[in-house]
Amino acid sequence: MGRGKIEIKKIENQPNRQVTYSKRRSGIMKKARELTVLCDAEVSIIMFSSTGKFSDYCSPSTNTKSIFDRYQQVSGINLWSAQYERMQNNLNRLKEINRKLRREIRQRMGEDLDGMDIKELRGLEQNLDEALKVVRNRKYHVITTQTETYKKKVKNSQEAHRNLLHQLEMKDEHGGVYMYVDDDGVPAHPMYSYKVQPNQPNLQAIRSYASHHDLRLA
Amino acid sequence: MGRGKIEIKKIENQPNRQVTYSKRRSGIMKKARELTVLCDAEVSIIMFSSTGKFSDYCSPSTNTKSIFDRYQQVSGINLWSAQYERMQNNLNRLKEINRKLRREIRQRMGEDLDGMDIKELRGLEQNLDEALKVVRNRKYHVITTQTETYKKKVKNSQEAHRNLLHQLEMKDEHGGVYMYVDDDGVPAHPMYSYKVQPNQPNLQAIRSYASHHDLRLA
DNA sequence: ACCTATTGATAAGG
DNA sequence: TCCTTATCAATAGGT
Repeated sequence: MGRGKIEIKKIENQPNRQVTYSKRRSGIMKKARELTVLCDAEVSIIMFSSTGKFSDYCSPSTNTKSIFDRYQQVSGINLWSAQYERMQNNLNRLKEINRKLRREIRQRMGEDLDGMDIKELRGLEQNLDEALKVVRNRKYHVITTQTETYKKKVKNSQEAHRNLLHQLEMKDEHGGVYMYVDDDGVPAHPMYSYKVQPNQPNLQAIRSYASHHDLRLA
Repeated sequence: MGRGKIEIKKIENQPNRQVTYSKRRSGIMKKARELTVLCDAEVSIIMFSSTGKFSDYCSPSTNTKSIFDRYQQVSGINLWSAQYERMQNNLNRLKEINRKLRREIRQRMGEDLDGMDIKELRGLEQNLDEALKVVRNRKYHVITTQTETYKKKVKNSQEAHRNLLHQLEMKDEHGGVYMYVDDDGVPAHPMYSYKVQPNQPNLQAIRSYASHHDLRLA
């Protein structure tokens, strides 16, 4: 159709090809629109010109993804399913490992022992026994260390107190020496500054430990 | 075009619609083919009729997947990336849980205790202590049960042996009583049949327990 | 982008 | 689904 028919082969004249692409593209899009309406069909068209220009059409009743999904199902061809399947496998693998880890934790807590034979029970017993020793040692070590630290702090505190008293005596003797003092009444000079760690138990850590354990129930 | 123009609205007459779909579909496909050749373009068309019939066209120089991949890049629109992202998140979530589970197991084995404070250590110690008691009890229970079972089997064996001897005596006394005997020489009569459990340790189970523990290193 | 002669597509009917 | 054909639509080439 046009002023003379043309052979169906690549148009070598580039601007001409561009024009023809433009015209025919809109022609196809129009046809697609009409087909969609007339026949209640779902159509998806994607095209790239030789210069890389991109155009697409999709029936208003759906979207490109839906049509593509349907295409995959119907054609049976996997398109991106290679990647998808790999991820799915990975996921299942992780879930299985997770399950085993939870089971091991449960066994280490004395639950879920029904499936274990003597050999396994003996192994677990020894393992727990050794772990218990290590944990006990660690606990004593931490307690000792913390106690030492606390003792030192008390000592520092007492020393600071003595120094303070000494300063006051000096002041009384020489009749008035002014000193910078913080809001809390502690002298601001670095020599007398120290920090006392909160003595209250670390509630955040306890909560963290509890939720830690609850993982086996998740 | 045709014997009278038609309004662009859904054709209600179903067979008519089907015919029109068929004709126009082949029209579009032809146009797509021509466009591909004339303008050196890449075209992908996917369509479904109102009855669900599926057709597609793709430029011979490529394939549908390539065109859709390009479509994704150019349009920037996700397409299947929503699903992909969901899976990725799931994967990361599982990995994180896995990491925590492994850490808990390590702590229950007496490793990785540096980050734990006194309260946590005390909790872990008590938990291990209780678990150890349960496992010990379980072990003794299993040992006892197994020993009992073994005793019974030995008893059964002796009884069967006695019965066998008795039969032989009877045979000697009456001068020849024929009896069905299995390949292994045990009488086939159910009354004398019994099974002895393998006494060897369950190597498979031990290996399983070991690999079980190795999960924390995976 | 518009024009229009000409070819192409297709509605209706068999 | 295919054929026919009258009719309308698309478009090639020129402006």
